[in-house]
Amino acid sequence: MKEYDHKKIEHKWQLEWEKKGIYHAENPAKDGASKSKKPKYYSLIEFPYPSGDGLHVGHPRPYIGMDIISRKRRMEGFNVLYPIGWDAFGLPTENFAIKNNLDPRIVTKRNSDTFRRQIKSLGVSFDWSREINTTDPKYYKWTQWIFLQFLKKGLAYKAKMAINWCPKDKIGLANEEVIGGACERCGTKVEKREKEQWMLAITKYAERLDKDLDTVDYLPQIKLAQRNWIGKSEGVEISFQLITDSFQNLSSKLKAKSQELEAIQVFTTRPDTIFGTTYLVLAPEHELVQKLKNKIKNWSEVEKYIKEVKNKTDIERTAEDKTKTGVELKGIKAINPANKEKIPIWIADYVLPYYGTGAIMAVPADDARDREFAEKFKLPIVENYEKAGFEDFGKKITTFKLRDWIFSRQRYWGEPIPVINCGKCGIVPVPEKDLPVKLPKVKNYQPTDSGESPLANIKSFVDTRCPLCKGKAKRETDTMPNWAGSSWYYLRYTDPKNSKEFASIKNLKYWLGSDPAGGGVNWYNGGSEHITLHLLYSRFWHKFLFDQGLVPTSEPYKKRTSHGMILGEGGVKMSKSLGNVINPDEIVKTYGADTLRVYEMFMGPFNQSVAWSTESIIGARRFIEKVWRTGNKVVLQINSDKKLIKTDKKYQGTSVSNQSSSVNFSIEKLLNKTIKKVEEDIEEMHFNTAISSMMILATEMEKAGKVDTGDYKKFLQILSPFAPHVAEELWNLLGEKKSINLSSWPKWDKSLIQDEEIKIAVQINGKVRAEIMVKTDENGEEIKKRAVSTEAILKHLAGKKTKKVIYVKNRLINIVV
RNA sequence: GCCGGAGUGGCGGAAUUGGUCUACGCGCACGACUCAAAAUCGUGUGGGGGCAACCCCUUGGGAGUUCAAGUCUCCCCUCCGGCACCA
Repeated sequence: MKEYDHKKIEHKWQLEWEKKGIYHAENPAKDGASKSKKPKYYSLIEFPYPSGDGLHVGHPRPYIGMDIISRKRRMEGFNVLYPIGWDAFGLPTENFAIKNNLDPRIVTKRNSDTFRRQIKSLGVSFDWSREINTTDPKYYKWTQWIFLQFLKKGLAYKAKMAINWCPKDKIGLANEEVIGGACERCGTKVEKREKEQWMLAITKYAERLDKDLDTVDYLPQIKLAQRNWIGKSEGVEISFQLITDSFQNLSSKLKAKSQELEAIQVFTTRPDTIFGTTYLVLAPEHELVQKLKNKIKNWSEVEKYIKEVKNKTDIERTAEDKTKTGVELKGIKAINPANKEKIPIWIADYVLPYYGTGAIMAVPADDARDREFAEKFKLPIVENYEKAGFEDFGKKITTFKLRDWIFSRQRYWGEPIPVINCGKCGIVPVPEKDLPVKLPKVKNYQPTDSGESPLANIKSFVDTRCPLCKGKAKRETDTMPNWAGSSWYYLRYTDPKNSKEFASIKNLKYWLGSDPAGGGVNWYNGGSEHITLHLLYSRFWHKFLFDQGLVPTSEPYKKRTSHGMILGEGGVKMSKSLGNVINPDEIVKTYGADTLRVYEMFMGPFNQSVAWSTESIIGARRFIEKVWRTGNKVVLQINSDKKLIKTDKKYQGTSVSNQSSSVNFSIEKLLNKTIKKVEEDIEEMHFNTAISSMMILATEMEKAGKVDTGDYKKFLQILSPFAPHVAEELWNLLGEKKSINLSSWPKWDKSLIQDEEIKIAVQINGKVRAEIMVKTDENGEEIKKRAVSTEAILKHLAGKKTKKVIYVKNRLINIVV
């Protein structure tokens, strides 16, 4: 028997598959696939960020999972699109480039080359002919183009926003680069700084992003996460009239309009509690605070507080266990519209500026935070008050927690925002014919000390002509966030080489479907850490493109699932700093890709995080070797059967198979059950239990001595999505000429999966006391009678009165005494 | 803090969704094969008690519903993910 040598098998088949292009999705335009009978199937994974550390064993988990589904779909007769690319813009590459004074293009190329080699060594059935890279100007041309469509429709705009600023390094920092309020590089305390930023008006789509979740097949917790993130709430906006303190004691007739100040709009989901409102709280950033500067008597105190708050994060501000802080705005009061009482106005950081109207009515009797605040600052608390009607004092509105998307980065390694600032004409989009606005090569990738992108230092880039008036103008130097390229990449895969459009509508209609309400990528799997931001951003872009008639469906993804992370040994996160990162190269070398694939799918439930264990890999390897041994036996059998036929024609196909027919019958039954189980488990992503059932089958087949060739082949077929190399090799050794990938998924026989006899438990008061065999179609009353007269049961029943007997079909009998 | 997920043997996990807890795998122990080892195969393996038949206990902790709870309800503890400029 040949030794199982993964090194010989795996590389050979990977080359063969690539040569034959069997994983290439048929292109509807060129290959006429839209006319062919094959239905399409689009399965998608989140394309990786090619980091400098290379692949670690966590990366392939989703690729293998979706690979299993894609391979099964091909065997089921679908034209499958299973693509991959690189989401390559971003901070780590840029920081690496700064540190080592390297061009990020070179870093990106190097990293993605490594990733590609590593992923290919795992035998994942990606269609590499459609590989994309977000940093490729041919790709980001269209990212920029889409941005211009947002701009055209008024959904991209500029606004002053706070950024993290390190006063020592004089650069803007990402949230991630701020560790405990200090700069990650130098440890200096980080400040907030106001800067003009490009924004995308995702809030305009909030309603639809929420509502259309009803139309898609996402896991329930994913839908919930999206809903919570959007944070739809229905409430009432109530107007509180402001007055200055000095008029407090004047008679009502003197309250002329001139004495009244502006009104504060307050959003509340509990307008019925308005009679319990004893003060108002504004976010310190509320615009009215600055407007009322002259009327506020304790301005210096107020100003000091605003400054303090500026550098706190939202989490710090809203944590409920945190001591409440705040300052009263002295000199002004508000009038409670319900009872006309004058109530004080405070600013406090537990009110956030962008949620609701940035102002709340405080009801200390009913709200824990308000109560804590009132108790601390000795504000009145009205315990029993009259409840108002829902809309008695304001108008009903719907608000969302969702905020508009800050789209600018003052960084080099991102897509340049394609606009030109002209002194005369204002903001002018770069004409489409001039796209892409390419990133120029620079000497220094360090952000400028003015808080602008490194691009601002490049005169040849910045200085340009206005496309409208042809006068001198300056290019925008901000770049886009990493999320931009990943918001539409799945569209590009349908038509990756198109130079005229981001993708042709024909290809989009083929791969996403032409039904606006029910189409999209068939199945998208990704990390649970992406179920709010990335998923929401790409839904937003997709809906916008749908409104422009540029994509055929209103949702990008029909179905979305999540996988869990692979943690290091002992359940801690794998990280470079902990030194517990496992490189798949080592595993592939020692055990083979098939073993790694089986192990990763077997180690735990796909949707949960699970700890790596190098010690346990051997189990997957042993399973594959067992399959290999049985396979080789089947090959030998075929050869000896052939000889037998040759030497003596009288014995054609008789004695050998008759001897073991009863064994083969039970194997056949088990096989059929296993096909059903594997088929169903794959659809639920229960890869671990699918493998466990195949392990049982493999063990039984080996024990059986002789296995029917047809049965064994079916087993190879259901194994092939998990361990494609060894399955293909054995398939080939068994004389099959066509790839196992192109064979049809085996059918299981209903009549072969039912047992006539089954063991059920007999319980007394819920405790198992005996087991009896019953026929599956046996009458319930008969079984009960038999159970009660079983010896072991009689012993327990002695001297007790039976109250009732419960029979659960094919499960158990419970005798209540 | 808020939102989501999870907690079952020495370890990873399984359990037809309320119906025989611990399938499958790792590890460990013993046995077969071998001069020996490895590999492989076989047997055993939640805890406690008993010579044994067998009996108690056990799914993070506590209460409850039910003939029956890992699964449902309430309270509490621990770990993981997200919290808007990491990807």
